[in-house]
Amino acid sequence: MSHDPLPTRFDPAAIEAKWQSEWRRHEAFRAPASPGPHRFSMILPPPNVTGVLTIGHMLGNTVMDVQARWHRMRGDATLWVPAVDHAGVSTQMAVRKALSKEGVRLETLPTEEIRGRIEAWKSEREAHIRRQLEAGGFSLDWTRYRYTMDPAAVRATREVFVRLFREGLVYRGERIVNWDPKLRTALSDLEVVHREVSDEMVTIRYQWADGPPGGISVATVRPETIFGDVAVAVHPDDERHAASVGRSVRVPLTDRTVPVIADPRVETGFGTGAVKVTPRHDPLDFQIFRAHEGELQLLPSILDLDGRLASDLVLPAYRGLDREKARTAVTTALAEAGCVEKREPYRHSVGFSERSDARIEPLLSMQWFVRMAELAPWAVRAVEDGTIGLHPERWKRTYFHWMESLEDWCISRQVVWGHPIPVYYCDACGSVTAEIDVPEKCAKCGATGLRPDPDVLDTWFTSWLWPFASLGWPEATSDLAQYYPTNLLVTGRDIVFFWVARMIMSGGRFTEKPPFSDVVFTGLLRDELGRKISKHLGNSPDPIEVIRERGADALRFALVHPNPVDQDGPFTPSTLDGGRNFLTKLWNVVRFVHGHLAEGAELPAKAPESAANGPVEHRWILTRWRRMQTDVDRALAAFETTEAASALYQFLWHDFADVYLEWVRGTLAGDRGEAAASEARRVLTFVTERSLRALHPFVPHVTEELWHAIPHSGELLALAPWPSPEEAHTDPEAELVVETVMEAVRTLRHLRSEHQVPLTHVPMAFARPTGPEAARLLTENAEVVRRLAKLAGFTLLGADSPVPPGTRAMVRPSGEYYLEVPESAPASDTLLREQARLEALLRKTRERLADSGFRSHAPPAVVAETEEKARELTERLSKIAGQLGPAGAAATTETGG
RNA sequence: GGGCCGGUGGUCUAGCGGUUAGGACAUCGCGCUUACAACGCGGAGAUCGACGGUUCGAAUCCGUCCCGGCCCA
Repeated sequence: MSHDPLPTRFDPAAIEAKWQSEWRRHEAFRAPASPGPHRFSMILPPPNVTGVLTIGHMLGNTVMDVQARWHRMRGDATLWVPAVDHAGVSTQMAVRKALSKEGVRLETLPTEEIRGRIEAWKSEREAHIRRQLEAGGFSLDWTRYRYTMDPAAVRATREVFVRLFREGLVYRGERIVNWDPKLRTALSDLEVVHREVSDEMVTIRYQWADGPPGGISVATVRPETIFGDVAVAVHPDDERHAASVGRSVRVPLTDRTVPVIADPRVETGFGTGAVKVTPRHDPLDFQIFRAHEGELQLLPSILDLDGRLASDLVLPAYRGLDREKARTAVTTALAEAGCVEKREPYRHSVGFSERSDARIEPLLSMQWFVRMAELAPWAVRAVEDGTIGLHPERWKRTYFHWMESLEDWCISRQVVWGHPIPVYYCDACGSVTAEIDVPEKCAKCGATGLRPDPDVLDTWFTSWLWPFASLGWPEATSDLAQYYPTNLLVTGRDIVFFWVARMIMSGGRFTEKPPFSDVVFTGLLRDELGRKISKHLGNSPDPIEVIRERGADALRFALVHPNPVDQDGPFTPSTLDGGRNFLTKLWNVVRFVHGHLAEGAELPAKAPESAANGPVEHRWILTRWRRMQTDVDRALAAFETTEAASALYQFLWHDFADVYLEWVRGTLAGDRGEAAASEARRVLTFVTERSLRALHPFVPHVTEELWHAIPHSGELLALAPWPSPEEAHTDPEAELVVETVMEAVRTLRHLRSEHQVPLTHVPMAFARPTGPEAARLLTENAEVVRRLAKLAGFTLLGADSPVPPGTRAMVRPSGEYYLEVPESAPASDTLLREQARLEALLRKTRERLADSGFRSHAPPAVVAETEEKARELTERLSKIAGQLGPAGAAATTETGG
């Protein structure tokens, strides 16, 4: 230990930089190549290179780091793999935005230049993300850093695609997809967010094709798609329209006629009960079309890829108009033509692109899909039978619910940035093949000049392989053999479907193992306005700034305590105060301990021998320490980070600092001789050192600094063994004694405060204990009570000795307490309040005892307990009555006067 | 429309069949007592969203409803 006094205040920035560099120098977080039987591994959910980490990421990272450091200290070979994600669509979007500020439109650049621009952007962001992760003190193994587009990731991604292609689980097909007209790409269902919007529902009259006036009225919110209509559909059971089925109508504004068909998919309650069918532009319409394929004709799309009307089917006047503008224009034209019967406001839920925020256009399009239903059964079973545990458990329901209603996953994207789809078309023989290595000629006919598929893969198509791809799969690497399956995944609950579920599916499919054995979901953080903190909203402070101002440890602690990590919680600037205050307390506690240790003090290997039967305060702090340590272990094993942090917080602040340190202060000063002082120092050192070890996973920098300031063994706290509590320290008797002593202390402090006895006045105090046991405890510890309550003396009274004059009283279970007060002390109704409270309690207790149902049904132990409570309350009330005297309230003043 | 989560002092929350309903922040009173004012000591403040039900006993279990949030269609 260093003997220089610790600085009064600590400087997080200096301490954090120092220890981060020490950890690096010792390669403290490098996982061994051959871990042996005990190991622990995790992947860091790869953050998008697009952006920066938010405070929300820091929460998840802290939860992971606590586990990583805990396991490492317990001696497990621990691997935590860092990575970043290429985040195809969103990165391209971000770069596109940056370019447009320079007046450059990304789409106009050659592909190679786009790639180059994105690469440059990526490198810059990647460096920042790494700085953020390092600043947080997260114990990642940077020697195993990965990127989702590095060569090994390319290999894994292609391998998986090719396998699925050959097994028929990946297919190419024409489906209605979510089209983002701004980014000009398809998106998966999960990348679409639904929002309520106000539109207009227009009721349009379609005239009978065969002449007679009349026709059928159709309600729609997309009148501009009228040019793509292939039918009008009604529900088969809808009597209003039964006569219309089989007839033909003329599509307004055009000279085309379409049939009226019956289909059960039509909602009778929607509008008039008759809908127009535009198969290329609506998923339901497409289904209806499919069911009536024989009778209907599929028309070309009437929209181009930018969402503008464009087709020979469209009246020339509207060609090139954006869908929004076209909607208004077409509605006006329809109205002028006298076809509009009704226009009314209509609120409904509409999909928007999560990336560009453009309104999603359902579009019939040729895309690549994964047949998810085939992968689901294994993934369902793994969670059902507990092979994979979800925490909190309630996520199981959500998970199963989603698994039951799986849609095929659209994995092709029409952007530049991403893994190219490894499919090759031979124009000579028409064959379509998927290859891991880029083929030079057609495997079937030998022709050269194969045409690669122009699309790239959804980013998640790489992410879903990450637990094994990050360890080298499909190569049989040593890391894969040693560290897969991983032990834990920690992630925000918002990507349970995007990612967690898909990883489980791929793990089962390609490794026949669960990719991880437990999943912990963290809650979302909300800002002052109650909005969730996200990079999308841009309302997260940059963690690096927060760390610079307040320190990584303060941030880490504030994120996991006191608000539970698995639940949504607030994060505001003041949230950090809690973390900082705790660290200051910790710092000062150790400063106190340090100040009482001589140079060359040694670390007791185990709890000092004398503590087993020595002074009660030592026994007490050791039993409290043991309990805390047990609670922390239990909580960490159950992934309850907040519980573990609370146990440490309560112990350190309230047991160790508030009670124990104050109690032994005198002993340390030599009040009871050198032997007693030295014994106290040993206990102090023992408990402090072990507490720092247990706190280390939560606040690694400050604990590392403090640990080096006191006696310790080993080079780094990060690599020190995890403390293990010993059963021998369990000491219920010590707990009882301290509880009683502290009751006396608090009661007398209360009386002092209540009667405004100034600290300059050092009064006498007395107690009349309830029984011989209490009498013994209070006698033995009278000196401590005197000191902690700042008294001139603390004297015990016999059962029938009179009330000391000039005192005020309070009655507690352990006895009656009297504090001497100055004559001028104001009267107080404390006793009366206490009396009223106890009387109400006694009334309730008696009512319960009077209930015959209670006596016959409740367990005997509960009945006995209740009777005991009633007895104790009665006794205390009679003592209070004695204090108050026959005159009641007035007597309170007199007693003191 | 379906699913999930939450409704506990002013605020954020713990507790999830028998507790004198716990904590943190804010608030009030007294204190700069050499580890700590980023603190100490003490106090005040809650009919546990509403209504029914189960039970000897409900903040806790069940049902209905109301409010807030999230997810999926």
